[in-house]
Amino acid sequence: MKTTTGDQALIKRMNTAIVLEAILREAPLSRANISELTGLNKATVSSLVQDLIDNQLVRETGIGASSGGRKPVMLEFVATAGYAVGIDLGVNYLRGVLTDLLGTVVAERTLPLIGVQPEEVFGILRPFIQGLIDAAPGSAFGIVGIGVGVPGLVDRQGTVLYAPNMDWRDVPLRDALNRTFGIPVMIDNEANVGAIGEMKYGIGRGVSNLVYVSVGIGIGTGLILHKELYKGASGFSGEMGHLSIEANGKPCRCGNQGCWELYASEQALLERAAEAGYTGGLDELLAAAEAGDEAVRGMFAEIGRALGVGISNIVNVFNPNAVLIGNRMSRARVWLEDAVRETVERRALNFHLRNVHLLYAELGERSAVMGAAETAIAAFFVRLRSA
Amino acid sequence: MKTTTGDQALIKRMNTAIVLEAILREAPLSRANISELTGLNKATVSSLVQDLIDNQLVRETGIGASSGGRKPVMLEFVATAGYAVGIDLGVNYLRGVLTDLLGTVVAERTLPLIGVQPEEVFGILRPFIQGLIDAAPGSAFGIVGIGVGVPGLVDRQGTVLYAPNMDWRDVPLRDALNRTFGIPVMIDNEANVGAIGEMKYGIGRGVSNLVYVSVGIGIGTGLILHKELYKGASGFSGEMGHLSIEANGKPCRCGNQGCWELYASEQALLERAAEAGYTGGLDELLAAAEAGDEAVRGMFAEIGRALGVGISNIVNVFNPNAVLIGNRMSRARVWLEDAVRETVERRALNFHLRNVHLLYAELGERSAVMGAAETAIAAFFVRLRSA
DNA sequence: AAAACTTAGTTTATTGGATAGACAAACTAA
DNA sequence: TTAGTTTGTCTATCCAATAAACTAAGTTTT
Repeated sequence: MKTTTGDQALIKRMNTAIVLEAILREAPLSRANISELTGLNKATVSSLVQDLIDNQLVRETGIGASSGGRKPVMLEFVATAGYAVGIDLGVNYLRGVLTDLLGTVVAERTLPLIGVQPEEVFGILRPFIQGLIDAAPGSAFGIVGIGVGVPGLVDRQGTVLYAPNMDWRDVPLRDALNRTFGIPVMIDNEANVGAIGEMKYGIGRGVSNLVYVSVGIGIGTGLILHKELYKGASGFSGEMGHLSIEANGKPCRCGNQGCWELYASEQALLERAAEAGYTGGLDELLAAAEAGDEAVRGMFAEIGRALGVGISNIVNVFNPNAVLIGNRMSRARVWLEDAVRETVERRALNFHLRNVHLLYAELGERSAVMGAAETAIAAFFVRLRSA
Repeated sequence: MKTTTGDQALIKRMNTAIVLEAILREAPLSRANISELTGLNKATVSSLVQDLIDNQLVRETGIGASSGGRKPVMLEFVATAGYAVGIDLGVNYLRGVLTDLLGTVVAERTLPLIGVQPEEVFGILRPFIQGLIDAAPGSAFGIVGIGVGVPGLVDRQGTVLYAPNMDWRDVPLRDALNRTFGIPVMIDNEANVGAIGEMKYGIGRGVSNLVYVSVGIGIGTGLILHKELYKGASGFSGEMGHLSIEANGKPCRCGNQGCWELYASEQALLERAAEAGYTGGLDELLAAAEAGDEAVRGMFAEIGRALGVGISNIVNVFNPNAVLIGNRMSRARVWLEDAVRETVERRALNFHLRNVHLLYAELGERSAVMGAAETAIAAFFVRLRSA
């Protein structure tokens, strides 16, 4: 039996977590506020807050306004008690942030990435991370962790099993970084960390069930169910880019036919554009659409309809509160939006449409890097709780 | 803040639940066994067991075999401390069971259903349930609840929002039954309770992530994620019968095009058979296939391939441990199996295939009714825990 | 058969959080 | 000044879990 049995230490951990969460969400607030908010006894709150102060996680910020009696002592979370590194490892770029424990960005760097062999990438990634670490001010807990988002399948041990666009197989990224830096490292799929980023810091704040659709060269998806990232049996779910929307459609290199990403990704857009003689990238197409090029606008609408077909399936399957379109294609929002919405409204079940919102990433191309940092912060809090 | 704060009562509830679960799973066993199994102190176990005995949920069954010392007093759960009613409300049938708290069937009844208007159904359903209740022996807790599976969308209040094949809209089934019988009533979708039935009592025992595909007149699905039924934002998810597998396929009455159930349901099979001159039902087709009719076998294979297309999508999206084909079509297992497996193996992602099993309902047409009873039992245990 | 060992389960004293209620401190209002 | 309010701490008490001692009831060894 693996169940944790209950004892007094468990109670204290639970209540400490409750108090800390109250401070995180409502700061600045007083001990009396916490007691009222949580239902915990005033004495209990005082004792737990003192522990948190002793652990340098909380501090008194001064005297608050009286509401007819003794003035309260206000408390807040010490956001700078530690720092986290978030990395978005793209096929041809490297993006990194250093954040405090509330996710405030302290430093940010980007780099184009040329070689994609694991060794070459390691050679660039190590000093890149070290630079971010060096940018952190002194703090009680130091660098609490490194979170990395990668464009591929990642297992629970942090090994990149397969990253098709970089031609990586079985690269033990977590182990490698952990050995170098000696701090906890969390590796996850780019779409998963993107979903986390938007849920925590972006347009998806507070949403219980959301599907993040990362539309880039391919299509990846991150599933937040019951406010938690859903991972399947093997640790990687949500490969909805390879959800077939045409049973007898184009063959995909994955072995299936008619995969969604063949019709609705940036790649699909670029191929379609090339046929019409547009040889530039997404930027050129965006500029053309902006300049009034109806042919290009039509291409975006076409992609939007294809996106809508897949999103309708997602809505019917998950009945989520929100579907969030992110990554590079979110920049084309204005040219996609109508086509996506019309398609989904026509195709998805009415009952499911009632509660669903079609959203676009608020953090733009930073969804993933912010989510990566958040995974490191979240892991730190979990360690705190069990210590 | 809605969080439950920790106090000693919580601990006791948690540990009592742990002890009870140990007894449920490993009975017969001694207090010493429980202590070793759970890590709880012997004294704690003794005290909690005594409470359970006082509450008539556990009893001592006698002396066990010695392993070199004092003989242990064996304990077991009192399965007959209460009874639950499970109802499978079909479009043209009514199936009901009375089970004890371990899910052992004590009484079972079925009835063809002619009228489908809510009032007519109520008129038949009430005495049907009463008959099952009357079949229950006297017990400490009596009838602990009634669980009902219905072929339609059900909201959290137990109202049947929409049951297309019965033409029901906004029928407050839970309220109606609750008022009549004065005991807790749980209403859920037929596929959801089917999933629960197979997870608890069928082939899906102990599986963490499974997708139950109920293939009947239409296709419904029940999602078990992390050992729990997943419901979306509005309480109804998993309408995967309306997952589109042909973006430009046949129009569906749901408004979408190319819905899976248009190609892979019993309905699809019967329509296909009618074209070829077979006007009987599923039974006739099964008999024909059994007798060696190659044309009919071909039709089953065709349905099997269509099932495989949708299941491949499910596998890619959820990366489940198992996909379970249930309801009426599970009877055609032998004629479907190869086509389904080959299609899934060709179309689903390799990484996802590693851990997935393609299973067929073990309880056959009783998956739903057993799952319905289980929802009532589970709700009883939840009430126990919070009391 | 006696002695030595084992195992089961209870009793007892202790520990450690949470709590209610008393309290002191520090304020407002009149 | 006086009365009332709010904040936060202190104190005594409660209660579940626990370790350790203990009783009970067996088996194994000599």
